[in-house]
Amino acid sequence: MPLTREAIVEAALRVLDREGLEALSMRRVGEELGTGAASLYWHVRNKEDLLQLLFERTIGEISLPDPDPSRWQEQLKDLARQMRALMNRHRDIARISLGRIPLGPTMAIVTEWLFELLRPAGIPDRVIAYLGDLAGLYVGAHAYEESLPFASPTGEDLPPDQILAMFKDYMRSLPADRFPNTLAAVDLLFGGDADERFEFGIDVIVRGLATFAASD
Amino acid sequence: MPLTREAIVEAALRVLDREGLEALSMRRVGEELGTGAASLYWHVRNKEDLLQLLFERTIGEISLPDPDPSRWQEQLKDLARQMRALMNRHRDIARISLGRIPLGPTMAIVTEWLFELLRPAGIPDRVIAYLGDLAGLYVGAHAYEESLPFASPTGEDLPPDQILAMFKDYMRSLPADRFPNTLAAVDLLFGGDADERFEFGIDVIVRGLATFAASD
DNA sequence: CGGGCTTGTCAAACGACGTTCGAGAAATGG
DNA sequence: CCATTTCTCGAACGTCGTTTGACAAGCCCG
Repeated sequence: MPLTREAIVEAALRVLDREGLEALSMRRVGEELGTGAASLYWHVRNKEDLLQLLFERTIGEISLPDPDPSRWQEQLKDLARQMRALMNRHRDIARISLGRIPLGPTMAIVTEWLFELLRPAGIPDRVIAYLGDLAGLYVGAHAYEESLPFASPTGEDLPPDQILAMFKDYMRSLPADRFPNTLAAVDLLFGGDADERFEFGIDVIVRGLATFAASD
Repeated sequence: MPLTREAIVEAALRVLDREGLEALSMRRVGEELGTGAASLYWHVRNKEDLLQLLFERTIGEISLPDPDPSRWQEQLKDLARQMRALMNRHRDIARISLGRIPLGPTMAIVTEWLFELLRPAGIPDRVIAYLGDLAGLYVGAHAYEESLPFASPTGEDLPPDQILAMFKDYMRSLPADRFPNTLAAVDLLFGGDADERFEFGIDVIVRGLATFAASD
């Protein structure tokens, strides 16, 4: 099999999906292709470059329906859900995506789609233009947090449910006179799975967006 | 000067503020204290642990005004602005904060404050409980993006304005028949500084939040 | 056909990283 | 005053991203 840019990206993606970001070293990708790390550097500038390619390769997977402005709220949420699903499907892509902007064609396609969807819905151009940032940041950050083993505050690594229990215990140990509301809401604060919290977030954003819609 | 946990955290913070996250190695922190890397490990479990301490040390800097529910929207925005300012003040803290949850007392204090501010404003408890996630994620992710040198898609590192120019050029080179809206909005998409985009984000979130307020 | 030139491969090495080890110094307490 | 705990730190291990330089393979042109 020839050693091309595409083959390297696909190999890196396989390693990533299978073993996660920590395992994604140049040596490991080389090994996946039956060669060494040095061989990759002819096709790829450096690891940063490879990560960017990986990012653009994966966001290329999103597919957009025909925009239907009468259902803009639901279609916008569906896009966010699709992004989240994509990031959960490809392990640790959320971590790679953060702070990275896709220069590839995907960005232009999505942007154009957003205008087609939201302009007829009465959302001002400036709001549409800034929305990409806001929504992208939220979806990316949420998926990122979701993807983490999430770091125990004490340093050691424990099963997630045990860490959660630690958090709850700490909260419940707070003095009742100083933190009455927090104490009463411990179950609310830690209840709700990732799906629910995600839906809440995009709901707030869409509701906020709706307040910008020209009311004609 | 004695080698304590606190001294190590302060030294690490100095290195971070001055030289950024890439330079923050255990060896570098040791050097800042006139010793070696190994000496730190008696006081700190590992680097992850040190980063968590650094995170909690810095978010301890936020200070909250007395909650005034009649001005809840402005006070909430001020908290977000304060968080952003804090993250801009301490270089790369945004990167460290992402995906990290503060177990320290700060979280409880802020949570309690949010309840005092928003419950009288008629926001349901569940919404308040989930708000921390949403707002924290947005502020953190925004500050993170802001803090990046931000990675050029071509791999090399260029001055930010040159990268921005590249983006604009790419956008303007799109076929006009397929991307009319995007082309017309290039200046909007890339116009607006970080302040403006941040304000837009928290405005959307607060507007969305307001739709949950009981209308009594 | 053949020789230079570009394109591609890859073992070996470099320096930096997080972390561990173990010998020792310093402080503590009985 | 000695035993024991607390703390320091030079040296080393393994892993990482990346560079170098020696080599092979394909290709164009006289």
